[in-house]
Amino acid sequence: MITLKELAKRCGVSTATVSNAINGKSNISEATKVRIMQMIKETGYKPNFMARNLRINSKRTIGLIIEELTAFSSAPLIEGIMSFLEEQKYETILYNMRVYSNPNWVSDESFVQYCVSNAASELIAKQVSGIIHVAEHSRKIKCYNKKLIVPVVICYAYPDERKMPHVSIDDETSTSKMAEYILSKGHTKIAMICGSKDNLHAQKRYKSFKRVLSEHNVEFDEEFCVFTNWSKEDGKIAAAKILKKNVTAVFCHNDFLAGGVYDYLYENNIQPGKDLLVTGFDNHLISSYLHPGITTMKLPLLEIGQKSAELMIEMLKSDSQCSCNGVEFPCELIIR
Amino acid sequence: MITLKELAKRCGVSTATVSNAINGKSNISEATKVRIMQMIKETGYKPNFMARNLRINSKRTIGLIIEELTAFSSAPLIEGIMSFLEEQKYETILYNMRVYSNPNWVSDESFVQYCVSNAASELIAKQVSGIIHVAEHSRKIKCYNKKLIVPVVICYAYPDERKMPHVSIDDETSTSKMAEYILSKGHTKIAMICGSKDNLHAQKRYKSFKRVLSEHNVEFDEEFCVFTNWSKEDGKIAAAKILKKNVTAVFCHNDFLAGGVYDYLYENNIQPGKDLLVTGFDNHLISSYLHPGITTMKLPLLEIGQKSAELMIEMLKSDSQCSCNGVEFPCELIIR
DNA sequence: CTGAAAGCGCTTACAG
DNA sequence: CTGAAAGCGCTTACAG
Repeated sequence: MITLKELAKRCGVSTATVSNAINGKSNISEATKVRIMQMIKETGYKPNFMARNLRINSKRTIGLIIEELTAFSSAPLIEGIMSFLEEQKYETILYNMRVYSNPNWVSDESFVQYCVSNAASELIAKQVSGIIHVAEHSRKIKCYNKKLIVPVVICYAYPDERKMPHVSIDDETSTSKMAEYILSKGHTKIAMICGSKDNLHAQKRYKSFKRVLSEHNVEFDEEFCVFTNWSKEDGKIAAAKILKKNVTAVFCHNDFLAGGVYDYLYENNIQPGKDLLVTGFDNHLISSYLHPGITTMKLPLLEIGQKSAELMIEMLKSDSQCSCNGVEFPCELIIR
Repeated sequence: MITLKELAKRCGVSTATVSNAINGKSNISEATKVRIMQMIKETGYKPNFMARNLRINSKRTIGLIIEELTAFSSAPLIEGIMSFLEEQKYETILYNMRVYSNPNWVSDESFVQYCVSNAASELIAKQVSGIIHVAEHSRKIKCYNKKLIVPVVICYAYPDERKMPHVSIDDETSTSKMAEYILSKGHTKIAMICGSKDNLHAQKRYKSFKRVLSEHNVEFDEEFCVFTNWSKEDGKIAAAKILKKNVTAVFCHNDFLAGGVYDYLYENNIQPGKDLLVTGFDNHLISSYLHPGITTMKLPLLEIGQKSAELMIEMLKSDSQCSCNGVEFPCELIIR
């Protein structure tokens, strides 16, 4: 690759002049400008981005720490972040932690700490002026306790201390909507298949659901409720446990669990939707392939990503001050 | 952020000495080394990656042009590429084209050309030593006709001219496997719902399927076959058209189409799997939520990504020479 | 074992 | 309108 210096030599001018021409500075004669542009075309010269950034001390790059790129939520979140940042003329650098390739990353908090700190170091070495941490699933992120020299926004999860900007979903409002929907269909014996007990979403959804039921004077039997994990298989096993009692509806904490319930129902010749109302959460693509259609909550992933980027820019413009500590978006009820 | 120079001053040594200490050069007294490391910890100094790369003229960065990050194939492909490159101590820069946000990008070939050329320019300005183009769906990529100054590998698609390294799937072998499977179940009236007519996969699958049938002396009636598009809705419409004729099996060119067929069957009280064998392609997650289970072909996306990265490294090591022009991986039959 | 000096590819006052 | 010179934050022969 040809350099500015070489280009200048070929044009018979100084590097300063070439630089001015390229950057559209005003005081340049048309003739030399044309000559330079001509030569750029001929040689295919491209300014060295690194050198330029080094010189002008650019502050227009944001680092993204992605816990797991292949998580279904990651791509839309990143899409939201990048589209917003692109509009604001910011660059983006991705750091892929790939936590799934370490089997026990969930349990090993110190391992996660280590990875995050590595990731942050590398991004800071690359001169990012801020970091957005894109979580694989919602939980408290404890890795940013020691102050970094750049602002951090947590996307799709919660911080350890309350003072950190983060963007996530509003489980309370969303769960309420879902509960109201189920009640509106006249159900009074309602089961719930919850995510894992240590998960924040699961906890909030559990609480909110119970609250709404009691507000409507509908009894909630703890025997109709089970905490499990998030997979289809978990849903099926849970269904076998719970659905023996004569419930008429079941609220699953995500669509995979609901898919497992469908499995169980099919095997036992119970018709979902008719004999038992099943609802899910996430509006994952798989939910639109279940028969019969399942009602679920749509995660506003794109919006969460965009908002995270927005908070980041806000902090950058105001010396790491953020107007809010956290934003939570309600989900949209998708009735099927 | 503190600089090397400032760090040196605080330690009372020259920048050269600090640099040597950081980079583990041998000829340094233990005492000064310790003092420097101590100071690095205290100040939280991080070497400026850009400056370092500029100085040593690093060649260890690969650029990824992603047509559409939210395409279901993209994340696993990227995962495969990045994990391989990471092992080889290469950095990765992502350029997200986000083609879905331009509604008519498919039809507008010149627009795609423009975007790709922009993307490549930007990556080259960032000093990548090679570019891997991650396609959103398989087709001939015509954007790399004019020689770039870095080698290019096309991932999950085909080049315009035969001379470009690319990695994709082996539609012929895969389709043959599927056809053999369907025939082994004793079917002789077999329908096929194909992807869009201008798509390479659709064309190859169509041809291969017909060939295998004729090799087994099973008649293939063109009336049982339709080219459509790739969505669930398309599958449902196609099913309505084709399945009036008394076929006993249908091969769909992807799982979404198969999902559409299921829709049609349910609505018409025909039992998939029992009254009609439906098979898909892709092993998309949605396929494992269809009832009853559907047989499909698993795309080796991770492997495709890894192989793309491998070819890239090979080219880099041998002055853009590649041992092969193209690699095609067979898919795995998933029987359900 | 340590430091002065040059240079990676750029930009930017400043002088002419 | 143009160019010489300094400098962004590093590394690397080379001299001592």
